Amino acid sequence: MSVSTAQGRLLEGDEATAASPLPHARAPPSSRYKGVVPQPNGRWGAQIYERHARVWLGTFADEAAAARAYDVAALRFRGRGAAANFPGPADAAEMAFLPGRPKAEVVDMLRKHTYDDELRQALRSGGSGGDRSSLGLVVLPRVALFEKAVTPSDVGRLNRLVVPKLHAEKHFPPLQEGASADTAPVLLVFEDVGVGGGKVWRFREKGLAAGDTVTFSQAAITYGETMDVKRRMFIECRKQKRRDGGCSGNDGGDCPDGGERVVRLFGANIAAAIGAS
DNA sequence: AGATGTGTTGAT
DNA sequence: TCAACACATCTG
Repeated sequence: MSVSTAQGRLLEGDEATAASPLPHARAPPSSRYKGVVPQPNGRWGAQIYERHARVWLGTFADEAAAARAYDVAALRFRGRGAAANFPGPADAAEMAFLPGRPKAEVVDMLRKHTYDDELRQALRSGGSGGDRSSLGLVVLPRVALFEKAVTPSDVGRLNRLVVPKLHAEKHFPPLQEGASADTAPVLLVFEDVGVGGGKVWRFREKGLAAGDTVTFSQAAITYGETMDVKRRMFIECRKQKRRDGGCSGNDGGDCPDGGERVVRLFGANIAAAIGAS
């Protein structure tokens, strides 16, 4: 609360604790996680060893995500008792999913960061957990957070949806102080509520018009701790029924389902860019 | 150029 | 088995 006399600069993890008496600006942080190795660019690599050989599991922006990748590999390569970074009883769904896949395939999913999607896909097919929609699709339980009527600029050529500050501050993680468009953006993972396809969802493909609504909701349950340690959120968009006959071919009803999008939060005004690349 | 993944070595 | 470090290779 009170303003401290020293700088409020946040120290990166281990730097403050011990091990590094040298005040060098360079960051040589070894990871506290098993199977996680720092990359020269500040990212994190994940690796596991089998038969004296290293198996590379890919690189990750988040140290924890790399640690989680190791855990998945350890679970697949060494079975249940394997030491993990995030221990705990292995999720039943994950245990049903992993042993059936070839190791190489699991490794490939980790390297391509598609493991989460594949796991969810398997869960849908299994039909366990979640309600069924009228279309017979499994809908994961969720609780609504807020909704936004999109403005003309939201659906314009800018890949940016502005979220009201009030809602953003209440439901999204806080931005680092001094964060702006040129600093590292906060990444949130959103999924469409529709769980049928798994195809990549592009915001603009929804063909929304000003006045349509976008609903943000949040996972009410967790279905296995997956690679992403952030809270899972969902997006649902709903088109208004329009009376003017000018619509060509496409209006009314709910949005079709799709895959997952990463939403970047940035700036003091908390804008969320959806579908930007 | 920056990111990724391997070669390699030394420790546990 | 494991991670630190150097650097070759890949990629946009």
